[in-house]
Amino acid sequence: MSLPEPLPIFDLIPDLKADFAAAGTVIVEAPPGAGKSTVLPLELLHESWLEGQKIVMLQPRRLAAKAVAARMSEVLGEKVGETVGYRVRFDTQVSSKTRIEVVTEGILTRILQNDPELSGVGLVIFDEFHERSLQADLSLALCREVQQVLREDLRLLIMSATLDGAALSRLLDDAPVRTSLGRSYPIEVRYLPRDLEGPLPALTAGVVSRALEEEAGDVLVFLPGSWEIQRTLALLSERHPQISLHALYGELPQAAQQAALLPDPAGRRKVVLATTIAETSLTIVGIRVVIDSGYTRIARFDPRSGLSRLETVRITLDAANQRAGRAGRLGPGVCYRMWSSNTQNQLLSSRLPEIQEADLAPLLLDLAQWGVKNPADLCWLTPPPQAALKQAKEVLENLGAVAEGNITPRGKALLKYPTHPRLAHLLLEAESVGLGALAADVAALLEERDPLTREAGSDVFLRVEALRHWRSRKSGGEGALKRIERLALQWRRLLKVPEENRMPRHEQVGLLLAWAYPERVAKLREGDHLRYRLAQGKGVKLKDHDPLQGEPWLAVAHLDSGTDEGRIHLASPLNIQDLTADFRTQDVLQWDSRTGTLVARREIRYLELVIESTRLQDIPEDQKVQVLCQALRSEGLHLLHWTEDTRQWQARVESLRLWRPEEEWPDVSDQGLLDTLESWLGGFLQGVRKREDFQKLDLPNILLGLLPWEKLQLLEDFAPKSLEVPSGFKIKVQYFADGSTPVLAVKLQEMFGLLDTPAVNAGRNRVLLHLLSPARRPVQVTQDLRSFWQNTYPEVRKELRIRYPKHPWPEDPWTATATRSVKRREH
DNA sequence: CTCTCCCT
Repeated sequence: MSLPEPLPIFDLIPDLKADFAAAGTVIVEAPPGAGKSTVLPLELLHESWLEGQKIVMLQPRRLAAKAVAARMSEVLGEKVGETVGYRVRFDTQVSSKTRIEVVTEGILTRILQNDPELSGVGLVIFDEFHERSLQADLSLALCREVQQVLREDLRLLIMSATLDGAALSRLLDDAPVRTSLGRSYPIEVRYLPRDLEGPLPALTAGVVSRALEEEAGDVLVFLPGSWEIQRTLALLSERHPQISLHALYGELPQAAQQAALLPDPAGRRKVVLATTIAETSLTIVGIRVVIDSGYTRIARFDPRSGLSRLETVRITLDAANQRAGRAGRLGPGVCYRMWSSNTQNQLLSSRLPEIQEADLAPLLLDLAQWGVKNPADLCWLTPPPQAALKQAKEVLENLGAVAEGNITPRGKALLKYPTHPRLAHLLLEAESVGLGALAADVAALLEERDPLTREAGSDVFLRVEALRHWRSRKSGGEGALKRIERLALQWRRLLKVPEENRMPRHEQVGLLLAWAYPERVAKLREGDHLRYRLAQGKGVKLKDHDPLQGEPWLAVAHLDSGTDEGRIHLASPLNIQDLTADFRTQDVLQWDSRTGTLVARREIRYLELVIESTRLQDIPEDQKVQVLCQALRSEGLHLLHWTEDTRQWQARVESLRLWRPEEEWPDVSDQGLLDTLESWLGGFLQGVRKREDFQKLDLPNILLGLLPWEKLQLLEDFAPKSLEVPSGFKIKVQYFADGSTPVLAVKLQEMFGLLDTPAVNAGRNRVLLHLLSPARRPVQVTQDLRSFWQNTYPEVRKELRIRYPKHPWPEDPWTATATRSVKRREH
């Protein structure tokens, strides 16, 4: 089907050619369908600056790479592999005549690593750059460096569908931007009057029914994942038995996916419920109506745990437009958006670049090989985040792939295996002990989509079994196992080992997994059969009824981190003794707060997991003080033997510290004491083994050590324990640690004859008098004794002399003799 | 309600 009018992309070709005559980097913005991927490489092929050099064009997907190469070859009237060829994993079609190579993103990184000068390449084209894949960002950063340092003549063309070319240009030294208009049919977008609430499947089924009534043609529905798709499908099949209903997502068998892509053979109307797979990767024939739920699932990498988690989130504007565009391939279309125009205004413009939320271990190894010690030295569009780089560095150091930022020989060896460094490590380790064939199968299984359903449980051994059965039967087919075998074959070739179909020992699989994911070795929790603890510390759980339940040790490969507790997806039983070489022995001195004792243990650990623990008789003295002080801090100072007297001593010193700041009294508040335990208490802890031993310490004497000798006398002078009153008795003063006014509680009659309120702190702080009745009931609280005698005493006297007639209640308290006793008998 | 998608 040829189109009557010329593709609009042709209009910008003269400008583009002029740009490239002068500049090294150009940006082209053109929406999908503009034809840029096919047209531009062919147009630029004969520019003089290319001088017979090659064009390398990047495509994010294998299928697209092959299709683009095929279309260009068709235009030239050639076969693929002549002027235009492609390189993708497992498949290369190029010849000595080839001038345009369409490659997938990982391939370019490999080309650059092998030949940083990119000899023979004059132009690198980045197609679909708006997708901002990790590999594309890395390749661009590397190409920019090549351009600056080694190859000033290297030209870069960045093609993007979204309209943020201006921002891109600023980051690329004001590279020229050329914009082309799209050429697609108009699409009528319909928003909901308001946002709906409730489960997505029911809402979606409602909108599908409405669309089937209002519009003609086949319908494509975007939902976040397989669960929503299956539920919606169930609802729709009841309501619309006459409609041809299809699910479309990556885990579905190939045949089911194929059926969803083609028109219904019986000519019925078709409704396809799809994930993001239908956004860019697969094109469905005959769609006129798109229904967009507005949600998608994304994997978020958590650098703290090194794990990722799936989250259901609102889609971004560019994805919404991409989805809507799927209705306009054949003619004018309709798109129902399951959100309001108000929400539309709040959508983010595009997803975060992958580099901001991905596992960066592979990237960091590539950079180390490139010779970059500090990733910040490269010129990034979006720099890789620090936290993820730190986690990646740890992973690579544990694998022995980098040391102090430099790639090691081991790291270089890992790069020979085009896969995640963890899996490359698995392959190499296994090969060295003669398990190469098994490693090839396991690494392939871990990299590809799971060939078994969830009902099978999570044991990787079952997958190895399935793969080996399938292979020994020499079955054909297009299924998941075939894809896995293609990968396993690549590993066997690299390792130079023959295929093997005997069943391995169960724990051999576990051991291989532990090599790839050492920090995910997991130990069964006591008294549980589903819950485990990972060697890195986190809790994880098997699915109910998983055949692996109750296994004492697991090597976990795939899991999601969840919010509190992770879920295990792929694992295998492990014989923990196989990891003996990685065990560490450590003596642990600990305060057991349950029994209140100091315990010394010798522990054998694998990372955070305790393999074996034995009690030690001898307690190492050097760490003991620290552990005991820590115990006091967590349990509190009350473990020590406090008496009323020691508490008062503390209050007296504290009062002076607050009243006399110029004298620098030590901080003996509870907090102050806790902060300095080691220095004042440390020397007295030799004999302490259990909680009761703290009580036996001579606290008053130990505390005295806190005061320098010259303060000892000052304490007695300024904050005396007691004060003498007119009766001749010494009465205890009550001090307070917060420095508030000390209290003197004394019988009223003992104070006869005294005019002024007694004071402490060299007369500066008057005490608060609690004047008591003969029965020690408080009669008056005052800091002004003179005023009491004058104003209050006459009233008080009237009442008290009736109640306590045997006691003296003189009219004139000033001249009366102070006493504790009853009236003297009158002669 | 246990898992979107892609790549060496």
